[in-house]
Amino acid sequence: MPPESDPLSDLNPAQRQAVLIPSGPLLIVAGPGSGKTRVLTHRIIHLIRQGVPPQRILAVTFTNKAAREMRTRVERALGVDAAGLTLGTFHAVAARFLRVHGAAIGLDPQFVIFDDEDQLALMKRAVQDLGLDPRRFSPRALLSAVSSAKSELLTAEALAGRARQYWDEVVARAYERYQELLGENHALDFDDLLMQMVALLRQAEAVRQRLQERFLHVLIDEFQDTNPAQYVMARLLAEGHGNLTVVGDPDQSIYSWRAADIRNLLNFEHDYPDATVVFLEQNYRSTQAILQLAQRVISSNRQRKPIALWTENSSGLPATLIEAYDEVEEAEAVARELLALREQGFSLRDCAVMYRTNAQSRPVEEAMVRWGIPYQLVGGTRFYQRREVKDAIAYLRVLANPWDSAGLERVLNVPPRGLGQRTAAELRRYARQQGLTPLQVAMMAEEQEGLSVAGRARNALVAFGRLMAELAVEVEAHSPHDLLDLVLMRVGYRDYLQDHFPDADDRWENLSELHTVASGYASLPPREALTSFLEEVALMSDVDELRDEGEGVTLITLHAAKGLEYPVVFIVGLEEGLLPHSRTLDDPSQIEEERRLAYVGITRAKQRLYLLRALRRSYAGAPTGLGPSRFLRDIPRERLVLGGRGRPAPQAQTAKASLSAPQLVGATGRSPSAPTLYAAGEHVQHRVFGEGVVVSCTAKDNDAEVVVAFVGLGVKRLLASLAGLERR
DNA sequence: AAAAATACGCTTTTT
DNA sequence: GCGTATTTTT
Repeated sequence: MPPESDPLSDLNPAQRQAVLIPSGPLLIVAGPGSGKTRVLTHRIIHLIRQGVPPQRILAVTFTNKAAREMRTRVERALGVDAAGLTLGTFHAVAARFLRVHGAAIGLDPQFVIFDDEDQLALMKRAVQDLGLDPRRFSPRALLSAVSSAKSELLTAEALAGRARQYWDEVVARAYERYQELLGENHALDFDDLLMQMVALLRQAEAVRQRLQERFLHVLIDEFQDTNPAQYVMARLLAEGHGNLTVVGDPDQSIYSWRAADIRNLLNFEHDYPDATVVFLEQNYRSTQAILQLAQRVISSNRQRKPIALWTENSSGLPATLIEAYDEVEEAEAVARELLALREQGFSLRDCAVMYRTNAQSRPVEEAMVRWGIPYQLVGGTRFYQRREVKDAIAYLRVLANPWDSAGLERVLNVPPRGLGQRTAAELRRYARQQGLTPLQVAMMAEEQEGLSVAGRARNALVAFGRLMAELAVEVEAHSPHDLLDLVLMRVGYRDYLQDHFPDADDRWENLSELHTVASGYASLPPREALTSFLEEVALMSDVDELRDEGEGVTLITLHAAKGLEYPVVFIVGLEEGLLPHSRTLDDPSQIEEERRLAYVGITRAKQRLYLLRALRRSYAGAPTGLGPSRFLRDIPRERLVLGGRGRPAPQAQTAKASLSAPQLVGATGRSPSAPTLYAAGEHVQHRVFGEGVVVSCTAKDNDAEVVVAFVGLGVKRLLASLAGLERR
């Protein structure tokens, strides 16, 4: 993309219009690859050049990564001027405002943000406190009910008022108790960040006025995926002047399960009758072949406003369809293609493999390892939810906010010091009774008469309290990374890892990575640095961890891939039951969302697109046969070429005939092997045994042991050199 | 209270 | 089939 030096010359008329509209509500409907980020960035640059001070502009993006990129672009165009720009995700922006102004609605400026593990722990406690049976009322389900209520700005009280069934009543009560517990912890959960922000704007008039006067322009990206709370927050902030710019694409709305409401976008003109509407329809990203294929897929959606996408890009190659036998062969096919693409001059970092569910990354990862292809996995077991990382953060959290009992209870017995559930509960009880923080009680355990912790546990608690007291002294004097070191050292965390985990070195390595992140805050005053660091860590999203300069192919869910683009895209698992996912099959509107998800994936591709499906896939242990995705049926034959190993993959029928079901279950237990010999699922012919399907192939000395399922004969183990197998 | 054994449930997507 | 949660054992 050309540099942003001249904001106008390299924009098309629609883009230019979107950049130049001076004020008022503005809706930009932007198809994939139509340069919406550019328009947003240029608009900000233009506003600043027109004399709007950066600190009077608020821009909201979907991920922190997008925010970072946008800031970089603005700064590159303007110099350091952009420092005052308020730019981040809804959650990050809300957190920042709440730290500064939240006291007006009774918030502690040192509040911590609870992640879902903390939330679950708290909800479990709420369930317990209410004397509910956790099997009948699963804390998880309650939590998700509470979360959607909060997304719609419903308080526990409001929820109780509209309860029609027993379940709703229980949810309302659990919500109320859960909220009390959050309060005791001086903690907010993700949804609270938005809801409390709205409460702040609604209730604290002075704050509302101040923020409304401060921000002359409010710009929101990915508007199709905002939930009611976010929408209200945006509206309130832009109230008065009404200089609200929103950018979105209804066809890319994929977060309805997270309470995102596409109507925020569709009804924008209704809510703002004087809104200007601009359509960005020229695509700069993809080849014609890819764009046309994408349109074929999305046009089957009934509930949509068609948009006339077009491109001047070259026609490009047709997409490749690969039908593999199972998920292992599917992954192998990806690996083979990646190597071929590298031969053709593509870099691995130009390539991404996308899938519906995180579980699908595994066979792909395994294939990458077998073939020696470097990769970057986005999401999955995320860095910040690894146990050792969470432990370390929990220590810091407690030091930052002594009210954080969830954090305290996480570290109370890590490393093991003989302080279990009973001690934790007593600590909590006594703290509440005395009006102290649980941490204070621990620190003063020695002189607390009424604390019924005796014997060994008492001594351990006193020792723990001393340790924490010593660390607490250091908070004001050290930047987060030094504090982290200090904590790990005093606590003896490394020894703990060595004694308890076979992979202690890897885990320690993760902590040094955390140290690196923490050292990014060294320039701020210690207290502020600690808070910001913990906030960043809490609000980090999956894609935020994606490194552009990283080596290797990217493995990513379709959801997380929104907003990204790659020269080469593989979409795996195009099967009924996976994409669209089985949980959506009974609801037409959910199927439409699945289709949009497929559309998002397809439109990430610039030059090459590979669509893959497997005939069989092991799903929760058992192998299942899945038909081709209905989305494939929308694509005319001539838009696809069949790929794989230069000939069609085995047909479903043959595969079925050659396998007696129980034996194949073992196929999932295959071990890594030389990729060259036989792939699982390959059809072979034996002189004596006849036709069969390879179950696995393992290296053995200088030979390979091939396990083959023969028609009517069952499974045989053969040595590759002696068996004389022929491929069919 | 810690370690070991067993049971269970899980697979949609995430700030 | 696997990883986590809960129960049982020491």
